[in-house]
Amino acid sequence: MYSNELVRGTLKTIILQLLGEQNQMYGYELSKLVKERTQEKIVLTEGALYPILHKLEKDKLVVTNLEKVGNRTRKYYALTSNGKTSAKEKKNELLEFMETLKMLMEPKPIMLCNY
Amino acid sequence: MYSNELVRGTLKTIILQLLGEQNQMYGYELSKLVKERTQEKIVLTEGALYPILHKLEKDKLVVTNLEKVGNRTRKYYALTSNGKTSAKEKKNELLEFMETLKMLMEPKPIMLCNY
DNA sequence: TTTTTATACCTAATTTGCTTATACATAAGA
DNA sequence: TCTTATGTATAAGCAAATTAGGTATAAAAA
Repeated sequence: MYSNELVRGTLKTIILQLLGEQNQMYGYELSKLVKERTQEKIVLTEGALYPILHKLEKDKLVVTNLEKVGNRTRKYYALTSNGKTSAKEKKNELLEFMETLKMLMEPKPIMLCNY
Repeated sequence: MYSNELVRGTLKTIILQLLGEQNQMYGYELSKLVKERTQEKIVLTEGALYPILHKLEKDKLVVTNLEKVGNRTRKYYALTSNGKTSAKEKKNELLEFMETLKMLMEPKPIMLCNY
């Protein structure tokens, strides 16, 4: 389990990215998927998850539809057109940020053995 | 410039790592180095920098010594033994976290073309 | 059959790590 | 002379998370 400070700030990007992979997903499914793929090294708690999803909906980056499974209701989330754009932008920003961090922490000389 | 949420949580690790590279550094020097190495894509503002440095000192991960340059005083920070250990741990955590993020966002199948 | 675990959603109070803004002071350059 | 660079410091405020609680159904274990 990574420290909270580290994970904080990446959750919205993660959610947008995962929603971009599938047609639609529901909250519980998202949290399970993150847990599984990261071997519980990243955990999307409900307290973080649902407020983010609601914010995304409010910002029109996702749309929802309710589906009944037996007697329980699932709330599926799907990216809008804006959401897809935002997902790509956020992902790129994160990947670039990681590159920048590596550059900062492990600076390599530009020229190697140039003599 | 990356969004604040993204940078948040990585600053302490960055500072510890940079202090590990040199014998000692002072605050202003740290902020300049980060700006320069990242082409201003990551900026260590004073409001973030100094509280972190003070916390590190309080936690005995760094020790300070004042040096006079002309009429101005520089406060140099150097890692303690614990600080060196912590720096390595934090760096590893960050690197692992980045790997986990990539795995999460771009999951590759384990076996490729195995037929 | 009762209890626990898994599924499924939600929110309020609090914490935290930053930003923003401000302060003080010296040195150098325009 | 005014601005920019150097150098340290802190206080108020914010936003994204944590922590901790709530509601409810379904399945599995005791």
